[in-house]
Amino acid sequence: MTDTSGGDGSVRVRFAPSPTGMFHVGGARSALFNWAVAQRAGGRFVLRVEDTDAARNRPEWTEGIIRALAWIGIEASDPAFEGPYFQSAYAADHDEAARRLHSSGRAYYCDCTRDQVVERRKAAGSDPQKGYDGFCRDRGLERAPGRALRFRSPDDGVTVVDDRVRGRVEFPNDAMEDFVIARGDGSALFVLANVADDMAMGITEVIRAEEHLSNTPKQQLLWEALGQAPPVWAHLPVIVNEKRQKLSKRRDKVALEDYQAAGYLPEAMVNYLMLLGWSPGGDQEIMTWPEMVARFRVEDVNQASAFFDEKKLRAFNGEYIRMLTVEQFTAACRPWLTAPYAPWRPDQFDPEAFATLAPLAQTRVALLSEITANVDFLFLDEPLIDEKSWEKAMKPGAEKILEGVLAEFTTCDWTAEALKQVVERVGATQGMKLGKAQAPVRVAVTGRTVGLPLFESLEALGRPRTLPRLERALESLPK
RNA sequence: GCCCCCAUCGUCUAGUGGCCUAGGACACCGCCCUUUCAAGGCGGCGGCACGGGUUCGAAUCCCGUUGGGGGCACCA
Repeated sequence: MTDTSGGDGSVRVRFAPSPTGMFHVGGARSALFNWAVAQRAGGRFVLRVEDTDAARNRPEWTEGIIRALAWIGIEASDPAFEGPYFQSAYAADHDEAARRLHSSGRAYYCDCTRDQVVERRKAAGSDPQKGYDGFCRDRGLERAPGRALRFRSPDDGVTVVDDRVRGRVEFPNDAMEDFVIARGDGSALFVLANVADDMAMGITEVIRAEEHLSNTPKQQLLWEALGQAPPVWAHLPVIVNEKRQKLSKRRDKVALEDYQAAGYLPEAMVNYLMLLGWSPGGDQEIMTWPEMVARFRVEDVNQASAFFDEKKLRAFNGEYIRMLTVEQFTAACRPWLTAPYAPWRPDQFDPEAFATLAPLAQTRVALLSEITANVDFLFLDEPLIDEKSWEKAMKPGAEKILEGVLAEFTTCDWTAEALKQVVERVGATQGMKLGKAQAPVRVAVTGRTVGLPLFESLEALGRPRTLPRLERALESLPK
C-alpha cells in the first residue's frame, strides 16, 4: 500500500450517493473522509449522483445533497469540487464497456430466467442459492433484446483486493457466479455502471462504506477485463446504532438536517463525524478542519464499526458553542430566536436585552435550540410557569420572601448587585440562604427553577415588568 | 446455505512484541467553586471476548471458539 496522497493533485476521489431525499450521517462521514483525502493531496472531489428514474424527477433531492454537503463545509464552489455529474449521463460509456467485454469474450449473453436456473439446480441436486449455473456460457448468443449480459468470472483461484483500511482481502473465485452486468434492455447494472463511470472520470481512489466490500472483487475484475488498473480501494466501517446495527432511517435519527434543526453546529458535527473510525492520535480530539486534513490518512481508519453517540456529539457541540464569540453565538442562535421555533412574536423580541444575557446563556446551552427556553421569560408577556418548578419553589416561607422582596424592589436600585442584596437580606429574615431564597423569585419571574443567573435576568427584564410578575405569583399562592 | 469483515473501559478510541500497574475523550460518580442550572478545576469508577500456541516476554503474531456485522438480484 502506497500513500498516493503526495500532493501532486493527481488524486481523484468520488462521492456517489443515491438521492433519496435524505442525507444520512453515514453519507456525511463518507463525504468528509473523501473530501479530506482530496484536500490533503491537492486533488479533486467528484460528486456523482447515482440517479434513478425516481430521482431524476426530483431535482430537489440533488439540491438537498449539495446543501447538506455545503453545511458540513464541502462547498460546490470550491475549485476542488467537481460535479454534480449524473450516472445516466454516462450511458454511452456503460454501453461501450459492455460491448468491449462481450467482443473480448469476457462476457456473454444469456436468456435464462431466474426460475429456469433454480429448476436446473434443483434437478441437478445442487444448491439453488449458488446462483447462476453457467448454462449460456458457451452458447455464443448474440446481443438481443431480452438477453442479459453476464460476466464470465474465473473458475478458480482468488481475486485479491488490496484495501487501504482492510489490508489484503482474498475472495475465492469459485464462490462468484457469472454475474449480470447489463439487463435485457441493454442498460448497465450498478456494478458495470460504477466501474465505467469511475473509469471515465479518472477516479484514483474509491473510499466508500464497508457494505460495498463484497462487490469489490467483481468491480476489480471488470476493471482488469477492461484493461485498466483498478483504483485504490478503501472500505470504511459502518456506523451503527446502540444495537450495533447499521443505522436505519426508520428507527434512528440519521438525517443530517435533523441535527442541523436540533441546533448542532456544523463544525462540531464535522469534528465528531471525523472521529468515528478515525483518531488523530494524541489527547486532543477537538481540532479545526485544516488540522484534521493535515493528519488524516485513510490507512489510519479503524476497521471496527462505530456507534454514533449523540451524547458525545452534544458535548462537542457545547465546546464549539463556548468557543464562539458572543457575536457569533448570537448570530448562530438567530433561527431559534424567531418563529417557528420561538414562542414570542417578532415585535416582542428585544435584541439589546438578548445581548446582555447572551454571554450568560452561552455556557449553558449545548444545543442552539436550547436558547429559546433560556430567554423566553424576557420576551413573553407572561412567563411560562412550569408546574413542577412552582410546586418545588412555592413552599411555606415563599410568601414571606415574595412580600419582602416586592416591597424593596419597588424602591431599590435596579442593578443585579442591588437586587441580589435585597434577596439576600429578605432571605436572612426568614433564616434562608440566598440559594433557597432566590427560588420563589426565580419561578415567579421566569417560570422555572433553573435558568440564567437570576439578578442579571431581572436587571434585563426591568422593574416595570418584574413587579407585576411577583404580585401575580403572590396572589396565586394558597392562603 | 455460501462469501467477506470485525472484536481494547458503557461509548469513541490510543496502542503495530518489552516504554502498559493499558493512555485520552464522552458518559457516570464524588469534591471544590457557586444565586438555580451550567461552565471551570480536582479526583474516582471502569476494558484487552474466550481457549490454545509462538516467544525470555503478547492487548500486540498464529490457530481455533464464541459473539457481532455486511454481502450474495436483469436494486443502487
